[in-house]
Amino acid sequence: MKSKLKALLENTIDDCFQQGILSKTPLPNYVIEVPNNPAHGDFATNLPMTLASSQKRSPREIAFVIVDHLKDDGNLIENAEIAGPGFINFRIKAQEWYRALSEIVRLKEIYGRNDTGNHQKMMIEFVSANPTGPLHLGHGRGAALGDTLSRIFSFCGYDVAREFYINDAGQQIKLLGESIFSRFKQMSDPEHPFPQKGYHGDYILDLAKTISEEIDLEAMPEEEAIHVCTQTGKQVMLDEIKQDLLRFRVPFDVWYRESDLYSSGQLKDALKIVKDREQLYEKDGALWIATTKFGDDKDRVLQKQDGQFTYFATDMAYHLDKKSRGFEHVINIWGADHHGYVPRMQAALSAYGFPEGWLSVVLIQLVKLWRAGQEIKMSKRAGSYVTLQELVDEVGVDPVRFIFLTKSNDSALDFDIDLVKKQDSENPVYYVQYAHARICSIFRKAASEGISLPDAPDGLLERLVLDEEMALIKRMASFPSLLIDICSSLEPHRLTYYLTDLAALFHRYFNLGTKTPDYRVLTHDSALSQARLFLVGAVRIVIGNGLELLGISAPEKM
RNA sequence: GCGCCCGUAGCUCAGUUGGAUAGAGCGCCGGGCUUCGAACCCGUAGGCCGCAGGUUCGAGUCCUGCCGGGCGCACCA
Repeated sequence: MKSKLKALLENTIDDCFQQGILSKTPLPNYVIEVPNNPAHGDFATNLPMTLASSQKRSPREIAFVIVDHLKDDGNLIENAEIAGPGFINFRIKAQEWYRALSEIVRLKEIYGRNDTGNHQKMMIEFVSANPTGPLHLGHGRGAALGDTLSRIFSFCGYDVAREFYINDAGQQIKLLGESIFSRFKQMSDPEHPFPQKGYHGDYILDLAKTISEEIDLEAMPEEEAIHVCTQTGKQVMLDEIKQDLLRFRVPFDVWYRESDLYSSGQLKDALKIVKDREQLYEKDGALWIATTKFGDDKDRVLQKQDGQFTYFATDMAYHLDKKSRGFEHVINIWGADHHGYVPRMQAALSAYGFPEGWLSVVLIQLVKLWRAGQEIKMSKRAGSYVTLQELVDEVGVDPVRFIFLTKSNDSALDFDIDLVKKQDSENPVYYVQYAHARICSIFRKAASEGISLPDAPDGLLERLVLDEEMALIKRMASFPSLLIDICSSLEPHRLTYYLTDLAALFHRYFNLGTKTPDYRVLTHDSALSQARLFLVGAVRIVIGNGLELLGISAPEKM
């Protein structure tokens, strides 16, 4: 609906340009929005105000011109009013709303899908946790966000690849092997030293036991034994991470190994390219890249004095590889503790001549876990943390995902596990799911009474005249444009609020019928019942589609 | 010291990219089920949108400076 109105408006402006009624200028940034106050119509635009300065005329004057020349061939608009300092408020014809409603039912599970992305190839890289321990809550937040963004982008016509970058080449992974090996040694010698910054979690001991049961670590040289611990530990952890993510309904298309960048020679190629662009230099026996030329606050080391490459070097090579695989836009979802890393990476990509905006980084703020009024500090090394899997077992996938997706990624999230458990039936996710289940129940009732959906709703939908019914239709009609907005703002939490709103409108509507039988969906008037069934059927579709995009189930019964 | 994020109702958080009268959930108080699901609905109370300036037709939203909280400032990953 909004896009129809937008096209109509821009046609009108074009026409005014052609006829010389308005002087021809580039179209400014303006908005078409659903006003907070219903008295201001179905849609409002500030277009006249944004045109005022370039036209050198008053906003209201421009508004009059636009309204006088509206090219409403499709008969979309009931009326257009000029209001306030220069808004135009539009009221849409009821017939258009009914048409929008039948579209929803016609399209069903693809309602809201669109081709905004035009098959643009994009990648979302997320989670990318070191395989040195189980996933914790922070990873879960990133997983939920990345997964839902992927779903929404796909739905909006982008060709999305989901990728997990495995940091399996550095110090951390070596430390994992040493930690496991040390735990193994401690089984016979409790005095055996434990690595200074080793991983203390119980899972390390479990790994030591499992590995030593299958392989005789004692029989091999220490170095080799540690290598075995490293390789096996890494693989086991990675398998566990994959399992946890699948249980959290988060699939990936590609698991990309940092170590492959070394073995494939891509790291060296990447360095050569940046060298050819004359952005490399040597200093103090190390190899540097001049990121300061591109906005970083200091230059960065790629190869250390000891000849080892830095993590930054492989990460650069990795992004070069993303580009060479043909991705036109890449989104990385990172923990906010990496924010200082963003300018560095952007600068490095500029040094390669990547176009600005090729990489978007979404930073997620910290998740803090509270239990019994105490903050539980999470540290893999200290071993005192609650895993994602434990939380999901305790609370359930649906509520956990919903809570993660309800907060803007810019705000730190306090996850009070007692509160979430205590309120489990009050979690907003159940409110939305309940609306879905309730509608399913109405359909069961209708079926038992022999009332079914009409094949063609023509002539029936005019029976929908209540404010509550029109409010539902209007809200549902904004679903597609909401999804498009989410793609540009990268803020999927807006979808959870939208669904809560829509569910509220439905529950209110439903409750009309508890007082007045004439307002029930199923009444003695069979045509009216069919029309209302059609309406709530559409609500079920939109809620179902929305929940699907959030990776949350839409139950028929609860 | 420098950089990023946050500060909105008692609590947890939204706020349609600068719009018209700032919202929701929880909590408090009071109402609503003999036929479509009460995991619901309706109503009351509760706000110097951290503070002070600025930008303009218009600021919770943008800019500057403070205050408070979180997170970063590696030849770690």
